[in-house]
Amino acid sequence: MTDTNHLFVPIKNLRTFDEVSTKIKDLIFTGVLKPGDRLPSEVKLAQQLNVGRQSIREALRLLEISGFINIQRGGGGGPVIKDTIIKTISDLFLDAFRLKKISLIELTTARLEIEKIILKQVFKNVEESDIHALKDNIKKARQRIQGNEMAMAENIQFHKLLAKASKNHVYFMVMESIMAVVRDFLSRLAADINTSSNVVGYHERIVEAIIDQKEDVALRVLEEHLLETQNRLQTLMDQVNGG
Amino acid sequence: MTDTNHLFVPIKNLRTFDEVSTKIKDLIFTGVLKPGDRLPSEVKLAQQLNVGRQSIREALRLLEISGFINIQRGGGGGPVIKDTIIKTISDLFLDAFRLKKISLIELTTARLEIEKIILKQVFKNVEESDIHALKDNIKKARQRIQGNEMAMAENIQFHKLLAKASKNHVYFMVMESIMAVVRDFLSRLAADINTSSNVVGYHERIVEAIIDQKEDVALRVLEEHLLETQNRLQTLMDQVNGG
DNA sequence: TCACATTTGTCCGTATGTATC
DNA sequence: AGATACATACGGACAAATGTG
Repeated sequence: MTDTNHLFVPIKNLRTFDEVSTKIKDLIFTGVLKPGDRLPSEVKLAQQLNVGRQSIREALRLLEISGFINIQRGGGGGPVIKDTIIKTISDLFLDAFRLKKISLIELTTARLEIEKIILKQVFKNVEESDIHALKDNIKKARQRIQGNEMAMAENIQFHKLLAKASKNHVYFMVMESIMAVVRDFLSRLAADINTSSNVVGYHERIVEAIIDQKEDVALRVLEEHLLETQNRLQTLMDQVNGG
Repeated sequence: MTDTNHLFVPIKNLRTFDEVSTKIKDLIFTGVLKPGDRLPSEVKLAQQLNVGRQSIREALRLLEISGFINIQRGGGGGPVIKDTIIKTISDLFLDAFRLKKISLIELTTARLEIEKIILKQVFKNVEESDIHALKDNIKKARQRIQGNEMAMAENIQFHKLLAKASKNHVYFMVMESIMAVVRDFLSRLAADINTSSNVVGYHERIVEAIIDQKEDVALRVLEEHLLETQNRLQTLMDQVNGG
């Protein structure tokens, strides 16, 4: 007798909300639904797909967490297609760091090597608008410091702008993820503004080297800057763990 | 009159399931809950936290999607802490690629540069067990090909093993994400086994170079290998888009 | 300013599917 | 095979938030 068991695998093992979320995801992947488009309300979706409202809610929750939609409460609200998937990835990366799947030394050494690659790419692909954005970033950072405020946000943004200027989204995503961890570190430990001033100086020298097309100078300054940052973060971490 | 509006931001804007999931996440971050630990059932959680089952369900859904827990149905089942966050990140990375936030050329050029860094790190940190794992991988791939099967899984695994041998989890996560896209490509397009045989040859030469401590040779072979892979993927993609 | 409609958020009761013992 | 324990799913109801007229 021939074994025909394998022909009769279960047809439906998927949960209802999985089917619903997959259906909506496919509509997004195929371009039928685009960022800004509105989905029907939960009640209408439930009626149209002939499932309970609870299944719709869990499907929407999945899409919300995965960065495919935003949900607004109240009249005129509802689920809206909005692509925040890169932010979702960087959030998860931060979670991975918190779970100690990644150590600080791993993060900073990888960052140094990856950012050197990015900088090399920047020298190949940089445009006038990128230079302008970098200069503007430095200007804003200086203004904050002169007003005795912290320039943490601007200083983190500088490295994202560099990654953007490389014109490669992969580098941008990786840097976005790494800087999410750095931001978390600095904001929890309330770094003082004195060091920030120093940081802006490094940034300025890097931009000048890009303008002057001096790749070796830019790489050297970047390495110096990141090694100092690494030391500073390590000190902060030791203080936390030691106290 | 002084503006004191900013002093009175809403205290509670969080949704109940957000509070619940954050609470459980914190227990995981602080190490109170570890992989393998079981959470109470939905009903018990609802009773203990004094909220409805729906809120518990959506909180558990959030944790499941984010890679913090697995949920087993049936008696003796329930939510179990299980760290699958790296897989979650690589899944999202694949989604980002599908959303065309990343082009194939961006992916493959970034992969080449990052994998060169990884290979350099491997030369610094490689251990006997890594060599053994790489050799074993090649052996299994050859066996599959001799049996006229595809060695796709093994060939993808090879690059993950390389990243692992770099002893840096950041590189491992990035490579895991990139290879998720490559795997998706190849499995959808059913690459033939002839090319796979060629791939194993490249892998073998890389491992030999690692053993012989010839970094420049390893880097050259890797570059050749990845450029060929890039061309092959590009051809496959053009066929899909053109047909 | 205020009432109203819309939509998400939450809870409860109940029934069903599923896995374990 | 039957009992048990659990997630899954449905429907109804009300609360809370939010934009509109």
